[in-house]
Amino acid sequence: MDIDGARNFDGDPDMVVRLRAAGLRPTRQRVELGKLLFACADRHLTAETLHEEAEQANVRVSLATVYNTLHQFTGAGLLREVSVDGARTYFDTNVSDHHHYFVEDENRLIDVEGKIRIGAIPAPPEGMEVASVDVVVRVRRA
Amino acid sequence: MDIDGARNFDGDPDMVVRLRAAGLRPTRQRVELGKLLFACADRHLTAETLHEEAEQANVRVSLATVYNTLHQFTGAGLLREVSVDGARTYFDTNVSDHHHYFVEDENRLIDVEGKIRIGAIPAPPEGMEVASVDVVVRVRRA
DNA sequence: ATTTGTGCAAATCGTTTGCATCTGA
DNA sequence: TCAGATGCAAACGATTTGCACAAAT
Repeated sequence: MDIDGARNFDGDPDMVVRLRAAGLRPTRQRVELGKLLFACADRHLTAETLHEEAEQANVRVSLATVYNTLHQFTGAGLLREVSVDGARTYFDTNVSDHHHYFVEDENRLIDVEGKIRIGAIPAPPEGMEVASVDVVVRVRRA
Repeated sequence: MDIDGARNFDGDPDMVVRLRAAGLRPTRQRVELGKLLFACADRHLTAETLHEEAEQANVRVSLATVYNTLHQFTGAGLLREVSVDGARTYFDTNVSDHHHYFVEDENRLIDVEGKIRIGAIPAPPEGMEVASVDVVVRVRRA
């Protein structure tokens, strides 16, 4: 059954397995988008970007589904959401704990390789606990 | 002339001076918005918020003008723009170098009092220079 | 008199939603 | 079968823009 399941449609068996493991039904569009997303590592893309990429790869998906998928993947821990820009939302295929350069004027994100050491965080307001610490290094053309 | 200038309309002379110093023409709406903005220190507000505040203070300004003013103030170094949320844009009346707590589920910003020590930043990509480093500590109700 | 700012309404942009239809288990 | 997913188009919220009018120098 497992094997048949993975063969029900022409999807990449690896991606099918990966989605199942994440608790997501391996639908055609999720598998296709997953393949595009994780083809190379450490990508930063917006819904718009991924949608265009899908078109060029002849994968028919509506923009709404791209949004849904991106959020589902994020919920499943396959992606990380990054907001630096106010306007658009970026999704990072690198889920590990790391920080970003944001290239102003280009609206482009780049992973910071290596750790940034962060000193003690002053105690958060009463009754609050730290969920995460995001560091964005804004860079510009020198 | 300077004094007359500051008396041309019923605006707060201090704010008039402050705007002039920043290279901005002290129009009625800029003076009024400036007074609201800087009435108390270290505020974080959105265009919408400030617009409502203006209404309640019986200051007639259009939302478009609020946006314009916020951006002009930011350009003049009177405000700082903070994006953490993806949706809205916050303006911080505290222009000094500091970081923020972002209260998830409440969409509220709080200044981090005191410094956060940040270790060396790995060299940015070729031909790029660091413009600023933003740290956002996401907190949630414990 | 000239330049600059303002208000309004319409336009834009990214994102979400409602709902009928389709698909995977 | 049938919960869950998809597509489309309309709805949305935040922000911007175009342009006629008003105000500051």
